[in-house]
Amino acid sequence: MDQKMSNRQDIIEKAKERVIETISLNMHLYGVTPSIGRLYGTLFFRDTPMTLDDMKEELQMSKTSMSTSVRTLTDLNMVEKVWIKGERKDQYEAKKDWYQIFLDYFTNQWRKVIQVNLKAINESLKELEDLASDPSILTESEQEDIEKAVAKLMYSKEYYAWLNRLFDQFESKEIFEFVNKDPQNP
Amino acid sequence: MDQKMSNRQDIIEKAKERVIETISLNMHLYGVTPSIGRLYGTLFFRDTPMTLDDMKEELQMSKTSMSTSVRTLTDLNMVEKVWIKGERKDQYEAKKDWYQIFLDYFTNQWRKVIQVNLKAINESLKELEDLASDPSILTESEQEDIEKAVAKLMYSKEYYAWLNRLFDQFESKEIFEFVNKDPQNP
DNA sequence: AAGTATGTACAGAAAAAACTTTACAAACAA
DNA sequence: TTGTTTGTAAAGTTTTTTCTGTACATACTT
Repeated sequence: MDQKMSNRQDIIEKAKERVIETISLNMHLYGVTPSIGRLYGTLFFRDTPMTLDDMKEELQMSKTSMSTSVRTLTDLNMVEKVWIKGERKDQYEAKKDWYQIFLDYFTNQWRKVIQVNLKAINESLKELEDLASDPSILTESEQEDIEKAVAKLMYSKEYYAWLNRLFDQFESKEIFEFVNKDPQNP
Repeated sequence: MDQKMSNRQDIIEKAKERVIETISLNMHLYGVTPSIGRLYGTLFFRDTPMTLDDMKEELQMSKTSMSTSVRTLTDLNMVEKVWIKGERKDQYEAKKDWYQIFLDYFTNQWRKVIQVNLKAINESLKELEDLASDPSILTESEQEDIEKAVAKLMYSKEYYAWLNRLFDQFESKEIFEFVNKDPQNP
């Protein structure tokens, strides 16, 4: 292999690697480790799908790790299995619509949490309101305590309702009317 | 202390604790541990500020942990130190504007990452474009490889520019015109 | 000034997470 | 059927994170 060709390939490789590495380090925003981030970055720059053995080779990690990492990325809708005629091994490639990944991830994460939190809030609200329904049995400080707690819970409910509306906009893509993908074409 | 009063206090306490616990478990969305989440939840339901010793007592943890947890929450703009006349110990209370906390957190987190990623992308783009500026020295497959990488980097740039615009809307509060806090008063 | 209270840095222990090796089940090949 | 290949579960190891106890600097009190 001639020297200059090797240099050029190296430059191209380095340019990709730099970006892969920053992706790797910043994927904690999606709740994954740098290793998993690096795998996504590697797949992102590939033009053809990879098998678990390709990944193992490329990232110098165990096949088991590749298997679990790919599953994580698949669950996050960042990677998908593709079927290739005549290929026995499973093949994976990166999903490349970053807007979609961003919106999906936040919507999914938050919807789950909002639901769980609202459930707890509503249970507690009910208990407190039941207790407050007969004020005569309560001391003054108890009444005050309940009122304050109820006020906080109501506030939380409003907040979660707002979040739900925000994620509705994310899910329906209407967010792109508010913040356009192409700033020149609003 | 009479039995019924104890029951009523218990019910109130339980109602708060349930919500504190769900907050604790879901604060991973803000990148903090359940312990730190529990501290925030505890502070949220307090009507008066707490000292490190109060927290240590309440959560049965070391004072050192309380100190570092409070610092973390302060950095996240979720807690603030308040000055109380004649009090020697530092006092802390929860910030209670959850909309603000949400917007601040995501804006800060993402701005940092966007900046770092864009820097890497631009460096790599420059290297690749320099290399591509003299196509005569490149093999066909190298040219193609560079083109594909450049296209991906350009795409990323557009995406990060969009994110920046989205967070501009967050920062300027214009997001509340798009998704109103009070759905009845749009 | 000496003594005490307060908050945090630092080192170490405990707990949790990430990763690897081994083992095995399911699918395919001969 | 028997032998391979492929993917993943389970157990074990390594690394990282979280939490605690000690030590100490700073600031307050008398």
